[in-house]
Amino acid sequence: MIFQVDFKSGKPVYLQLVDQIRYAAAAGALRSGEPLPSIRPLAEELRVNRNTIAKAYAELEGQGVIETIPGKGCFLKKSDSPFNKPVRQKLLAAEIDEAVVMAHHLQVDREKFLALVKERLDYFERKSDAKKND
Amino acid sequence: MIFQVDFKSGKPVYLQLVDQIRYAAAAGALRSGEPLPSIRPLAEELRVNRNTIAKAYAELEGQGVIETIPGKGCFLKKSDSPFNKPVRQKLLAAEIDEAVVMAHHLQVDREKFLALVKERLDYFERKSDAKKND
DNA sequence: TTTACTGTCATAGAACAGTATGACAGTTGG
DNA sequence: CCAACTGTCATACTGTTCTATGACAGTAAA
Repeated sequence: MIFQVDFKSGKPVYLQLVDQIRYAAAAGALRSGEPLPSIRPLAEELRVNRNTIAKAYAELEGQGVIETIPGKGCFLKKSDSPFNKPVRQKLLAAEIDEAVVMAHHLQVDREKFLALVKERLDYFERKSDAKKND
Repeated sequence: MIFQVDFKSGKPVYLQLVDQIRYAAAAGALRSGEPLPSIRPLAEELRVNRNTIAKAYAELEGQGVIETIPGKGCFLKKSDSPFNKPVRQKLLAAEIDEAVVMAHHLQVDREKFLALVKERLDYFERKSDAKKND
């Protein structure tokens, strides 16, 4: 797993990492139980402060994506949804609304939008499957 | 059009307004060419500084949602996409990916996800249609 | 136990975001 | 022209966010 940070993007480094790890987990590049790079070496590699990595990991733990075992390290959680069904749906609906509103402003019609959604779903599924069979 | 701000939500007031106006435009509650409330009266009504409203409007202008005519006021733009087709698709794909990744972490499967997307699309279409026929 | 690794916490400083005030410029109608 | 309205800009204050440093605590193996 290779991470990249862009210092001039304006986006906080720790959030860039959070996103990358969430994406990697969703795309299957990181799998359940797999260990994440430990904080200090990764910080050195990315030329970033230890605590910046630590903050990213802490955020991911808060989101229920990873799990940290004191003295051992951080690992990808198996089942990573700490929320119940109605809360899940509400969170997800809000996220989807963002995309729907944007589609409207960009003048992308319903059919084009649905096609794009399916394309993105396929993209993640392909990536995930490819990883399984290696 | 009535706006509401929540001071204890943690979310910046000007961004709350940006979202509300974008949503209102997408849902048809605000229509092309329609004037937005002028800055000072709206600021007074919401008990907010003038510049907070001004910032929200400036942000919306940057996004191509509204248009401001010096000395006259701010108006909803007719066709509000200043981007070309490939850029549009890329922006939208990124937004959709956010939702797809979240769906994965919340363990919402493909079919459920697609159903939810359709439901949200319908929701906005209904709102928009209702407004047209009044 | 010692050493070398894991993550954690308290603290501090720099940069940024959010908001507020006052002075300014364009438009419209009396 | 003048008054009352529109949005704009420069500036400053405040609180928060982001990053960095150093000391600390748990785990594992020699």
